[in-house]
Amino acid sequence: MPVIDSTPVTSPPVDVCVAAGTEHPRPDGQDRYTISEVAAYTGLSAPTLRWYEEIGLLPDVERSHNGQRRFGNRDLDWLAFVRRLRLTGMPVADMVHFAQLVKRGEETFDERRQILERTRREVLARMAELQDTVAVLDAKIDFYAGAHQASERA
Amino acid sequence: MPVIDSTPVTSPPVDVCVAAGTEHPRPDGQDRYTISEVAAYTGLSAPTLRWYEEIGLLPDVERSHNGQRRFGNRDLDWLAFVRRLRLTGMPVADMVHFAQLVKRGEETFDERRQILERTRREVLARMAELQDTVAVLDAKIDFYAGAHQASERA
DNA sequence: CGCTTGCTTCAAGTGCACTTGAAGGTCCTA
DNA sequence: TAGGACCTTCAAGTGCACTTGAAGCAAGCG
Repeated sequence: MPVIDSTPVTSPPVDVCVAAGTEHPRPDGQDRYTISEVAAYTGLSAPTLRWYEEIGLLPDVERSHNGQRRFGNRDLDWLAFVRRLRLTGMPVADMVHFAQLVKRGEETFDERRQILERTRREVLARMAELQDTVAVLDAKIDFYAGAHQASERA
Repeated sequence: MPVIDSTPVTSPPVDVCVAAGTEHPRPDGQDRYTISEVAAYTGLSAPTLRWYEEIGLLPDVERSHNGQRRFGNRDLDWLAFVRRLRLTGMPVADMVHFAQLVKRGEETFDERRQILERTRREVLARMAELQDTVAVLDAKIDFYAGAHQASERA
């Protein structure tokens, strides 16, 4: 059976910007990964990947002739993005909403942009808080280190 | 009944560096807050404060003559620090461990320092990831904004 | 042929961080 | 003295993000 490319390349502009950046284990065209391969590559567990698909966070996963999932590079890119969103603290439900917008196509570009802009603001706010926290930690670390040295000198 | 200062000021060096920084609703000496006052001030719910005390994350809260909690500025400072640690993603169990170290006094300075240094490293790593995420978000936002303008121009 | 490996679905369970409910005590005001 | 506001404890419930278990299918190997 020939290898089938899940992305017809010149299809509707689903989300071109997802396909940016990182390298893939296999080049486009040979990118048909089993669930355990994707689990190993992404660090997510196989049940989690199934669950992501079930709730609509990872839609349209291909299947092999006998019903097994075959993930593509597009899925890996999407999962990498999902991982980033998860790190920002975005709830899974919101990511599902975003995934649905992506599925609906170009008409949702505006809402998607708004969501990402809001997320961006939240991330920056979070980074500022973390920066402050680093300052607090530094102060405490200095205190403990100083006290330790003092008691050593005593 | 006279106001009782819960911190005898010249007592053992429990954690001097906790008392740093921010201002308090009431000055030391008049700092006896009810649970709802602390809830309003910290944003934590009253049940959460009780639960924090129960699990040992907020030890040694004073009680009034009839058994009601009376929090002090020391407690507010500690809660502010807990809030920071929570923002770093530290599990509550780890914070409880840290609280126990604080209770044990000076002999745990070294372990406390090590914990905070590790936390510091994790926070910096997290910030770097978030910085990368901002870059990814910017790229996508630009893409959506550009596509939007393009379709408007069409 | 039977065994192992790896996948499948569906349902139930887990861990964390709280939240909510029930029943009751204490103080202040009308 | 009755009501309301605020507190108490203890136990049970909730929401989220998975994780685990049970039962079964399909391909490859000895």
